[in-house]
Amino acid sequence: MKLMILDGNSIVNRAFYGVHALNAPDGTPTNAIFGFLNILQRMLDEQKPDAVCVSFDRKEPTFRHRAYEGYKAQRKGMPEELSQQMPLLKETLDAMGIRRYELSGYEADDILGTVSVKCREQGWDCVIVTGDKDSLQLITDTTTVCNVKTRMGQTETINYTPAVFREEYGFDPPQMVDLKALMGDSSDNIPGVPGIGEKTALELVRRYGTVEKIYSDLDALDVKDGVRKKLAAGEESARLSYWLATILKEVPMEFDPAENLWDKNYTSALYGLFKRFGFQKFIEKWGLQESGEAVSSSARKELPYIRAEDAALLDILRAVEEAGCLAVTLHAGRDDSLEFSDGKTVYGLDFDSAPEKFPALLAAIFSPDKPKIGHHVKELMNALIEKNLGREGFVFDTALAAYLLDANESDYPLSRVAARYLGCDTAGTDTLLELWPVLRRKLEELGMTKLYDEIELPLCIVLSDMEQAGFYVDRRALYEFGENLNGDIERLQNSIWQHAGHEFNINSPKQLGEVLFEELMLPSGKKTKTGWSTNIDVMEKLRGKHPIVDEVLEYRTLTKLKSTYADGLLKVIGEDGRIHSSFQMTVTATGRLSSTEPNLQNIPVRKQLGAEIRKMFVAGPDMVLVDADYSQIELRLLAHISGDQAMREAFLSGEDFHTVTASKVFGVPVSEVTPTQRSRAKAVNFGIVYGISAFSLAQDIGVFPNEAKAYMDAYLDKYHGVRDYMESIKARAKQDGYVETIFHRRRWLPELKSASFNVRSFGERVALNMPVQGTAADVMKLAMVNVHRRLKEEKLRARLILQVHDELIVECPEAEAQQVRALLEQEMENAVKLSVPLTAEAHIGHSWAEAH
DNA sequence: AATCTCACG
DNA sequence: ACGTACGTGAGATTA
Repeated sequence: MKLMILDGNSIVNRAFYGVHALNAPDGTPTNAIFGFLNILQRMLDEQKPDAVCVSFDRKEPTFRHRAYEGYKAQRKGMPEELSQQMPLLKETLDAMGIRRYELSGYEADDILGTVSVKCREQGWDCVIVTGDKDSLQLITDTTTVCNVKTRMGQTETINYTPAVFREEYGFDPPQMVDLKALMGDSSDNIPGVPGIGEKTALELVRRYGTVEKIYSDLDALDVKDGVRKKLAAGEESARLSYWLATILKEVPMEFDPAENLWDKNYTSALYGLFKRFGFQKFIEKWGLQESGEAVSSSARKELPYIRAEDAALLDILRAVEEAGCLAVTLHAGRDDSLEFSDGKTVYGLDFDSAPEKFPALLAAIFSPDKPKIGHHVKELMNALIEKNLGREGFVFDTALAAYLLDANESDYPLSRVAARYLGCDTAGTDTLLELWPVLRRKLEELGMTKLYDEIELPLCIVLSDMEQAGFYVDRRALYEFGENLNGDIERLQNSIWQHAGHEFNINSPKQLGEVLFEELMLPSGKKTKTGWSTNIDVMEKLRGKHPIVDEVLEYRTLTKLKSTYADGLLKVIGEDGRIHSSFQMTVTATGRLSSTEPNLQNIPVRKQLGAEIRKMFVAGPDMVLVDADYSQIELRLLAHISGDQAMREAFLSGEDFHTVTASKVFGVPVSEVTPTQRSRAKAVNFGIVYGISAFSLAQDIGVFPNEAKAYMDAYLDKYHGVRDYMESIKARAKQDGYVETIFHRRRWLPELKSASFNVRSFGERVALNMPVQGTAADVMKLAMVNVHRRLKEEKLRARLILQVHDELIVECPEAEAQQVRALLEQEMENAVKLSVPLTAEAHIGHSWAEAH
């Protein structure tokens, strides 16, 4: 039997902020009630509980308030529109025959905790439905937490079982209390340990388990001295926080799950209420008592789990040798467990000590000849490198496969992939072995096996190598650059304040807007959403109207350089003096890579001062950089994909493409194209790839829309194959529901079915753009795999260190530079054969600025 | 956590 | 008549 309890306040808050304004005929706001009922309905469908109830907070101070005055001191009152709806919601629940539990002196979380325990005592399972993460500590074998999120009107749920929790956090649910005790929680006014943030706290809990263990012998911890000091200073606060963060499970309340049976015993009052609210849809729908299909917790049998430490090593070795393919996972954290499975048994061992304890076993598992599958293989490879283990032999990555099958997901946690493709709600190492054939088959169906086997999967090791290599940075020069900005920033700040007549935070768009448009009465920048828009387009138009405008723009430039690039990059230089970015393979909808922590794909270059930063990205001692980039790869691909004859000839002619385009659009000989004409033609060229409108093109190049329209018409007349492509790809996308690259990378386009004009139009622009941008990404990835292979084959010390979409950077000994330059150009230009030449140019230099 | 702004291809 | 360019990530402010 299963009881579902909703965290009333949390869900109603989600509903209130997640649902657009909605009113009853008499004007009473009803959006929170509406949203709450939708979530309730959905959870009933998904969870199919036998019993249902709801917990609510009371406004009175709880015992924690009295014991510790900081606790929830800052908690804000509800907005008026929400508090009006609360009594009505409670009335609705009563009318539905759903019990409410409110208890003076305790938090709603304490009720949840107590109910979950009482359920367990009665042999019931319990599902807690909540919109926040506070109750995750309550998860047990019999208690799951269903986390509800609302995003753009869509409700998403994550069902946390102990396994799912562990996969995400890397420790067990009760340790959530330890985590909060260390990192604190500002929304609950839990102080935590000053100076310890989320990352450090996660690491500490993963490594040492509990606050108690951490403080039992602080000196023995393998942490930086700074962290040790903060921990020592914050011990009292940690212990207080531990207490504050612990949810009570034994509050004095009568509770019997059997009294909450869900029997849809609606009273007639419900009909009256819904009539009053104007909830006609609910009246109809609930009359039908329809229940949707949901992911069921299938009764799959769990494989036996064996700790390697507890078993006969020879038996495990034999199992590894006999296994056709192993699934391997490594959970986040340092001394976490490595798990592997042959499909019959799941084995776990302590990864940190494994190289000493089980060298032969690890050698067998990570032998190049032993086929393995993983989830996010590149990350796994990085962990393997640290332990000097082999990275060869990975034949499948379930996360990567799920990404190729649907690149629109925000992330690919194993639990969600398993739910989607297996219909199960478990997520362990053994799940990988079940997913593998299913995902493989789907890749085959979509024609993606080549893309997967020859580009994406081989790229894992290439990117792993790149991340390990990093980019050397002249830390001292970067520091000085940052320091030198301080003077100008202060000077500008003072001058801006002088013009305004008072001090204010220039970085605050809100305050700046007030100063510009209300105090200085500058012509109002039309754009508003939550106030005045002060972005660069608006500010550019104000240039010359007041001296403050130029100063604000310069101030923005300088503070951006200072905070994001000077200070930001200094923070992430490693002990080796190099910056190790992460390259994400499963993020973009088009197939591009992305770069994080830090993002090395948006280092300044367009403006003079910003480009200085690139002088500080340098080659290591006795090395040089070789930087190669594709010339107009996207336009060349547009020419190839559309098959436009004139465009192909333009590229084959070897003339400057933008100039040729200008000559066509403006009807002048190539030799007479003016710089303005060329730059406008260039804007049209780029705009076309993005599916631009005449309006936006006009905005961009500063002409009237009708003039911009004339350019576009002339362009599409001269390159009529492009016009045909634009029409046919849109039609095809509508028919198929997706678009794809020439390597069959696919992007689904649900937007095309939207009822909203804007969303549909967006879908059409994406349909135009994705095959071009995506194919460029495919080509570059293939080139990277080939370059990586050749550098190895030719036994060069050169190594790839960065990719910026159409640019590749290699670091190599000076003696290799010429060979590498030729190799890069050759592999990039010949990665794929097109109906237009693909050209790449490589340069050698000591800094990125010099080589680019 | 969401919003705004701005850095890149 | 709509609303106005594709793809990203990070820092600061605000709520």
